[in-house]
Amino acid sequence: MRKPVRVRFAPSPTGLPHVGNIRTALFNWLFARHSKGRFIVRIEDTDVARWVKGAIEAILESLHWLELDWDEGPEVGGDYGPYFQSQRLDIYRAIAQQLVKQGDAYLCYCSPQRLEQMRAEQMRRKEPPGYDRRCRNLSAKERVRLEIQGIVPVIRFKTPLSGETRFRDLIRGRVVFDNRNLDDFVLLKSDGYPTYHLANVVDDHLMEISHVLRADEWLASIPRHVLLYKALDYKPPLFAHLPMILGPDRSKLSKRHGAVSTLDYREQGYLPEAIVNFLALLGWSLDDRTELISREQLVRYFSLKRIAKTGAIFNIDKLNWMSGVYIRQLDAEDFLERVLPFLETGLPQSIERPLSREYVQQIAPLIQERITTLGEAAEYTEFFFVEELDYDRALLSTDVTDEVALEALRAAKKGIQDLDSFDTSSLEGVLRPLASELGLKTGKFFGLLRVATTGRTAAPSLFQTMAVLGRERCLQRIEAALNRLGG
RNA sequence: GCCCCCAUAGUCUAGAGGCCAAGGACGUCAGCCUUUCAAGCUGAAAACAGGGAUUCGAAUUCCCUUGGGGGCACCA
Repeated sequence: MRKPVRVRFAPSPTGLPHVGNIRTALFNWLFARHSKGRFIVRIEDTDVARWVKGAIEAILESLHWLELDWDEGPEVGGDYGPYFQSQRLDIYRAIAQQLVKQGDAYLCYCSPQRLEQMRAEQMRRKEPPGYDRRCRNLSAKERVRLEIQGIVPVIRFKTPLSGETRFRDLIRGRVVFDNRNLDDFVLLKSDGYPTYHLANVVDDHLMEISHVLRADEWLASIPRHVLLYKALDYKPPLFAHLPMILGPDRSKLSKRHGAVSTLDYREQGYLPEAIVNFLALLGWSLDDRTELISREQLVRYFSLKRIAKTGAIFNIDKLNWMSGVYIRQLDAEDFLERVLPFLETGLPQSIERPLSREYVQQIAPLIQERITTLGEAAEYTEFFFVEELDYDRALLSTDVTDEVALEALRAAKKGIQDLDSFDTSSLEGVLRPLASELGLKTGKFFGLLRVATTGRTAAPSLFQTMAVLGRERCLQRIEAALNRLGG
């Protein structure tokens, strides 16, 4: 009987989670759910110096937003905790000591300055940088001398001086490394915290992780991990190194690529289901044509076998398209619920709060098929809320002369004043014939009215817009337009 | 500099020797629809990095070159 699938997402709180991090989380989650296994979140907070305030919250919040629920980890606990590495220091220290005792690791007293100098020298000589193993064979006497000086040592792994380390990646296949290219890396830092290599290997073992799905950038560290598993006599999990998500310049995603923090996308009004769909297709595919795929389908069909090997650029244009598709798919009520908060925060402060839900309900259908993100809603609908329209007078006479515009607006005013009911079809019933009476093309006439009532040349369908605005507002605005034209 | 990974259109991808004179999607362009903007519908342009080798036959296998990426910290 195969061991149950247990996978983990192991972020370090050294920054806000970007889409690359979250894509890794998504693949782990999908694999866990597909395999009816467990999805674990473990916080790798072993770098005290680079710790970023709020990062853990942002990471967990991103997962919540995308509904990537975890079975063990922060907030939920579990039988393999604690799930914060900073709370497991005793374990790492004991294991590091054990490695020293069994001869697989040693104490190193070299100062950071010496190491830096050494590396600089190596670079200058065009040699591969790496620890020169000065402390690897320290005599007892020398060690005592250094201890007395009060130097706190680090613990380094004794990497084999020869031979090769090979392993099999689920995505890459066989990979072989020559041990001579490896140096004696640090396991335990002088501040008593473990390095990633130690903590990661120890925890994956202790937490009985079955598959490690992590970004490609870790592939180069694989031989160290394999060597560590061997030294500790642990059975290594299976590894799958995922292709990376790259910035537009094809380099590793970083702050300099702008809004890549996952929560930024929430703020901009992308739907989580669109983000999940989009991210899933960055490095994974179902077949030769599926673009739109639900979370349920993803869970059902996700497979390690269909993960690509090539790094992928995050294509915002395609995300935008997909976002629009998802927004249009929402039913009216759902759309209203989702767009409301964005209007509350996005519309000018001068507008009374809270917004009238009933009014927004009328507006919502007019923009649902036009916006790409919920964040665009405010700008699209602002003219529905403001008292005074602010627009360039010239817009009223781009297609017609001032005289014609005045005549047409007066006629329109008169026409809608006497309307029995102010709805879409009655508006069309009176305004369309009016256009021909005035001898104006509908495009010109309606365009003029559009500017007068909305202050812009591009807006939702005119009659629907006017119906929602209501008779009073429309008359006021037409009046205002007449004034602008000096009528 | 050394090590590792990767290589189909601008971008995301399908393709596991003949089904490929390479399929889908975004984007782009054109047309249709239309009161504007979107949406929708039609259509078009656009790719197997290069060179060898294996084979009756290669986008698919192997080698080299080139290109891109990642790694080489008391960071993860």
